[in-house]
Amino acid sequence: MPEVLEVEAARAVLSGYALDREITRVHAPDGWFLKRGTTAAALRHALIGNQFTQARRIGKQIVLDTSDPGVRVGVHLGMSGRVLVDGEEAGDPLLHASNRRVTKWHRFGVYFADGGSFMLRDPRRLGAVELDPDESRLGPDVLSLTPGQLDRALGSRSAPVKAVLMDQARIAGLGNLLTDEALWRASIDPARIAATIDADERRRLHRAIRTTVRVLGRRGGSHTGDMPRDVDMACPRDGGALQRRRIAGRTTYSCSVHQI
DNA sequence: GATGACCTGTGA
DNA sequence: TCACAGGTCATC
Repeated sequence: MPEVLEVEAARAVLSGYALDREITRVHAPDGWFLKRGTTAAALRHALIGNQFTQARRIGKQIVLDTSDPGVRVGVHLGMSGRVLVDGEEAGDPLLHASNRRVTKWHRFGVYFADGGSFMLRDPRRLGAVELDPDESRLGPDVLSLTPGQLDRALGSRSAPVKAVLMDQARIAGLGNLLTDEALWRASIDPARIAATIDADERRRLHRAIRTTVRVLGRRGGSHTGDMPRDVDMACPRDGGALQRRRIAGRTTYSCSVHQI
């Protein structure tokens, strides 16, 4: 499950139920799913006999610390990943991904000495697991984004504001749906060049991002926004036509009237 | 920075 | 059969 809200829900489940339990077995049947040189053997060596001690998150990247100070595990959910602990899954079902319980979609996981388990289920295999992930390549987390951080992220870049907001090295956590919703709430056209967003609009955008993650987080996920992702619907704010474009490589919805 | 690639499932 | 999907990466 992709955007920061779903990843945070997964992190919370790991934090609540997967810590301080001795790991006895590692399930890593898919070598392709392991990234940056990580192997199943290395994971077994690093994890068996240890415990997860903390479940952290930077943007969409989950980092599991372990009882071995030198061992961290990076977990990414990709487009369709979900976390299951003791067979239970967190958060709302994914809209555009299968939520069937299919064991062969378990791309990674561990079994605990008490008989329970943590599994990462990912039908599309676009998620990833790696040892000792590089956390420095991610920008400030969107859930605690300050006005100054947003201002520095936008800078004087000549890219569309949507592309900048989704660049994980600049701000970590915003994905396609949250970005569209925040820009809709801020009345800013996603195609606007970042450098042209003035100070007033930056303040508005910062507020909109904060409101978007708070409200949609409370509602239960990235797809609970107020802007319909449907060109046959009218903008709920002003009745204007919603348009669908491709910006920053992603399907983008916006209101043709009030997003300028 | 836009594009295609990665991979697999779903629904029209 | 096709288009589409909440992400990321390499490559012009």
